[in-house]
Amino acid sequence: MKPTLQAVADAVGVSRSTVSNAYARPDQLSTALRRRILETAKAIGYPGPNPTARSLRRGFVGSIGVLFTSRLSYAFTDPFAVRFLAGVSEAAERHGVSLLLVPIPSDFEDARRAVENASVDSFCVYCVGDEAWALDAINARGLPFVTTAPRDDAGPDDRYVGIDERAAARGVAAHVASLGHRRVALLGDAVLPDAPAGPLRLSGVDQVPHPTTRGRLAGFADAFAEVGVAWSDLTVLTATGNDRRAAAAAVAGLFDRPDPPTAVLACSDVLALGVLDALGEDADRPDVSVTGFDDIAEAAAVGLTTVRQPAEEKGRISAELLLDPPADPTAGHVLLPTALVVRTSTRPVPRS
Amino acid sequence: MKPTLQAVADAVGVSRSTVSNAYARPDQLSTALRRRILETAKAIGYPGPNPTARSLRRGFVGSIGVLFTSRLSYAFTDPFAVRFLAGVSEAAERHGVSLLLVPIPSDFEDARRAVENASVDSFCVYCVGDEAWALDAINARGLPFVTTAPRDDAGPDDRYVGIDERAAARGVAAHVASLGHRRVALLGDAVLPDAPAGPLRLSGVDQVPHPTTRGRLAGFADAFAEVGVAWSDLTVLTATGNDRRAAAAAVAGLFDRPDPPTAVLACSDVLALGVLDALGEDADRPDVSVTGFDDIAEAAAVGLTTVRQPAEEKGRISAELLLDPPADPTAGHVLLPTALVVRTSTRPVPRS
DNA sequence: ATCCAGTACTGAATCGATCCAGAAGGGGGA
DNA sequence: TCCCCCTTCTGGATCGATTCAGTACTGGAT
Repeated sequence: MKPTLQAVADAVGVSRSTVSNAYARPDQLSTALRRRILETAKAIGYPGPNPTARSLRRGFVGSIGVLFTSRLSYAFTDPFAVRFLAGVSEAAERHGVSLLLVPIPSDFEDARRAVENASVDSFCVYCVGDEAWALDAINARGLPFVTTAPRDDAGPDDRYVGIDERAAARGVAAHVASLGHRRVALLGDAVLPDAPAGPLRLSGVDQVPHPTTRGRLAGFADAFAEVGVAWSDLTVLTATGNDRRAAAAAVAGLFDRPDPPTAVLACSDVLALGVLDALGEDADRPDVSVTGFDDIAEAAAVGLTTVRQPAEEKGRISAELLLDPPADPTAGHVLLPTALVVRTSTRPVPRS
Repeated sequence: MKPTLQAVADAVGVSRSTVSNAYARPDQLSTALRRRILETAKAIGYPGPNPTARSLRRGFVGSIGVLFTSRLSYAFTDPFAVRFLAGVSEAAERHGVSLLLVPIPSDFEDARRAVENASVDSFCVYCVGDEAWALDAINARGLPFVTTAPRDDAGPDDRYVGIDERAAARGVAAHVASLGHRRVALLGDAVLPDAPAGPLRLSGVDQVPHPTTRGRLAGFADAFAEVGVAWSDLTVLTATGNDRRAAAAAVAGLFDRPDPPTAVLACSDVLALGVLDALGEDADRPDVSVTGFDDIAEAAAVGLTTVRQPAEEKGRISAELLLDPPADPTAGHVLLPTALVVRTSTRPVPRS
């Protein structure tokens, strides 16, 4: 059995409180006694105050929970998520706080329990798909949290760090439209949650449940509406995952149809890269323009036109909002700037 | 004030224990009562058992600490580290355990304290440079841990997941030697901890403190010794960080010297990429072969010859060793296979 | 009617610290 | 000399649950 604080106190012949003070409040006792306590502690192998007991008594833990509403191991394969994490950890580092990465089990009850059992002071929720259940659980615990996706049911005091999804998407789309593209396809992950990969029949963008995807699609549509292309003339494709393979699967056969799209606008760079993969494998290589979203490192390497959003910054500010909350509670709503990055993956419509 | 377990007990009119059982041991009470308790709990807004209190009483936390012996935010910029983390999180996911990422402050005392204060059941130590102080702190707490780098003071029961650094390094070096290279430079990060970037005077590989770097350099040297190139004929370079810029700085001016090396063998892909950066900027572009180590995604993209080691696997097995310890304590020493991956960055010596 | 084995629930002890009101002792000022 | 203050240290209450030995009750077998 590891010695406890009490054991040290007994060994030195002082009270428990004094030993505690030796660790946490050096000014509360003479330096001589403090040294003696620390030495004895080392001598009998006392590992220092038990972190759990300390947290219980103090009422806070010193760590912020990071929640990916998808498989945790997946998060590390998503370049944007990784950069976001880098930002979060930078802030955590500065504040001397740890990050608890909580894996979400697929079973709903277990998932809720995972959130309830996390020893943290607050939550940073990185949204992929539906996260309402998680926010409920967090709210039930009364913990502060910040989200990175717009929410339909957000209150004015909710903390949120994001971008103007719609305006940003409209930006790239306008660029594509200006190149003359009129037959275009829009590609998102889980546009309709349980739909199979491929084209979708959507009466409007309102049907899309996930706010991020909805915002981007709406932005795309805005730009094309302005040049006279109606929503019903747009091809909306869904992928069954935010990864290259899923994207390639989603556009399979798309260019074999009559009047194929001359451009594909994807809701993320990863999806766009998947589209390029699919095009690359195609022997005939139709000249299709492709755009992404996020501006991950690989986008630059392959010349992908995309929307840049400050990933690390997003993480950093999210964490900062939790660690150092603004006095004004309504200031917890942060919109970050975005920029259109034009590269070689978008070209004027080929005339044929 | 949030209601406690006691509050629920009072509200329902049962004992604290029974409420506790309602959550943790459903078989200990009638389903009717259990439902009544759970409903009342929800009604009065009880957030469920406090995780910290539970951990204290139960004696374990349900999370494993992940320690990068460098800046945490840096870890997310290192592709190999990220893949390692993906592996760790995969195992954590399977076992329903969380990951606590602990940032290490630069101040030594603070750093030790960070390890002492982490609420975890075990530690996964990803080694970069010196980690002895961290292992000391972990040992003092009596927590199990696993390292990913060979240690000089490792005991037989210590858990370790790694590769045969020396043999693997020898492999690439032999390949380079077989292409005819005899004037070569070896590049590592912090070969001598406080040395400035650039060439080093080392009487032997024993002077290198960090075991991983030492192993790889030794392996490089082995291969060249076999073709008659002595240690003293090798140029050893140190970088002041494991990143591209640091590597570029380390080789600055290297090729302007008389009899410049015809090949650079780096201790990591990131460093090798930095060397390629430096060569790319050089207008004269001397024909220099470059090798890396790790086989990160980008290595394939630029055609870097390297040593592949299973990154995710390393993380996965490390975590598994902690979460599901082998019955035989000496089985905690795992060596993973590596493979030489020959690409275009290594070419025969240009004859001039 | 008696005994026994479950089942359902209770109470006190416990996990390992922190906090706070207060006691003891020493020194300085009036 | 007396009083007050300051420094140093103590004891008990407390954080919020879990655990386990033990009590009360129920129903079936003898």
